[in-house]
Amino acid sequence: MMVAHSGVSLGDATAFRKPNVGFASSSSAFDGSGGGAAAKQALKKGPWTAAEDAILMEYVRKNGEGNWNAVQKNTSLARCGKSCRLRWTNHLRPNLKKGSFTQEEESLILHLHAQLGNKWARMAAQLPGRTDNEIKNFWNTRIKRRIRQGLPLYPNGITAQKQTASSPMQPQPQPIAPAAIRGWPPLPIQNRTISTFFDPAAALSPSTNSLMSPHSPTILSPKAPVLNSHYDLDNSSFPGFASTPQASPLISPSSCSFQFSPFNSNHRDLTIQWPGTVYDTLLKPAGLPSNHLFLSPPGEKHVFHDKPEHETSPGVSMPKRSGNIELLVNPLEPAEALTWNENLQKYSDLFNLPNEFSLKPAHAWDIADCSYNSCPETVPGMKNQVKDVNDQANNEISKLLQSITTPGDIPEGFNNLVDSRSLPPLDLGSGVVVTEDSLGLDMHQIASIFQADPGSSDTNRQAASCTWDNVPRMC
DNA sequence: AATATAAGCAACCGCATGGTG
DNA sequence: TCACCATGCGGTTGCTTATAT
Repeated sequence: MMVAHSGVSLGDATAFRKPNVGFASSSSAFDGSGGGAAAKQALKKGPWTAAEDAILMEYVRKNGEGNWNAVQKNTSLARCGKSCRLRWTNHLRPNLKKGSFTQEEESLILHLHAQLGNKWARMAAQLPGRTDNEIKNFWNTRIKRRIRQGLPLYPNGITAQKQTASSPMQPQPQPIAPAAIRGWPPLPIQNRTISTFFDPAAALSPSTNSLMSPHSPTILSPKAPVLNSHYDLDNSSFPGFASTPQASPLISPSSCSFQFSPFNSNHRDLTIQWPGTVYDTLLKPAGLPSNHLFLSPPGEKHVFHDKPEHETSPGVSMPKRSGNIELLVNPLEPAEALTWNENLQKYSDLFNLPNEFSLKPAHAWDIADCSYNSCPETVPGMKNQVKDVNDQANNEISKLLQSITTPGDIPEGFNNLVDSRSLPPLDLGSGVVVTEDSLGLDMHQIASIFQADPGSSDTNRQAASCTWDNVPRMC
């Protein structure tokens, strides 16, 4: 039994809670009030005080995130950069969601873990406002409890899809059965973005089989459901975003987020995430220097981050951005050893884009200061802004599809874009089998478009199911 | 009331990765 | 090519709090 009592108010963040709070490399004392150069030599460890938090927040407010080692150099904070980054990421970021996990979040974690294993950061990416540490702690305590209770790690209905040898906590597949978590849409992650809140039940219902873009009938059947997820911003179950997919006559993004910096009104981001579908593929030039690809609408001022000169195409200015439409492309492939100019030429030609469209790489976004989710009240009218941009995105994607060559004319070399790696079967987790009929995809057509191996396609057809073993051949 | 145990959480550490000169 | 640095990730530790005995 080891309980240490510091004798100070435990609920007060300003109090030192650990009796062994010390320094990384010094025997000198730290008075907690900052200090001169001598104090900077000794890095403090242990719980953070409110004063330290304030210093760090002030630093980030002035200098932004990153360059964490500079915090100790430029402030009175006696913390290593690593510690600063951790503190900011896990506790001080403005868009953090505090409190217990909701039932939906817990279900999501279960599904994500079944698919990803102990990939806490990747899981956190699917849970807005949650940190990898939080998820990890949740999982570890849950594991302990279930082990002690002699229960399987996953509830019935969730099957582990990915096993890695590195983790001792990797679960064994459990029998599939109806599950309590059934109500929550499982995520077909599969290493690609498909839809963050993709509801298979809704997607498979006839009511969602609305018309797709009239410009893409040869690419996708009108029944393809994934692309119909449209979020009703007016009926959102959590601030700013809706969780209710609605049928949309246009192709809609699966999620839309608006980020801004509470510290800098000129610093804002808009990210629209599209379903991981053929569209992503058409827009995904493997080998771009970034996983992101911009679709710049005609006449819109291009405002980007500064790029290294070698990644900037001739004649394309890269001033500071002020907001743009970003298509989040599947982060599947690392950049190939091609220059940006080469890629630009390659893919502009490939997609036969009209002049008013230009493809540009997005530099890694450097801010995630605050999401609309967590502070909608701070920016009046933002909800409408998001909706406007959402609508605008619909229009733009339609235009883009118009501009892209028809599938039959996909030029040679497009196959280079096809990700042929094998992905595990699409497991919707609730007993829903995604057949090609229910998806409304004409696999033969798609296979012919992308010259997928007909043999493997037939193999899956015999199983009467559409799995991501063959879908990746098209996307 | 005192003690033991479990649960939850924050923070640290080592390592891997990517960028840069 | 290499070294250095910054950053990010996953595992682990150890503290506080809650609950049971």
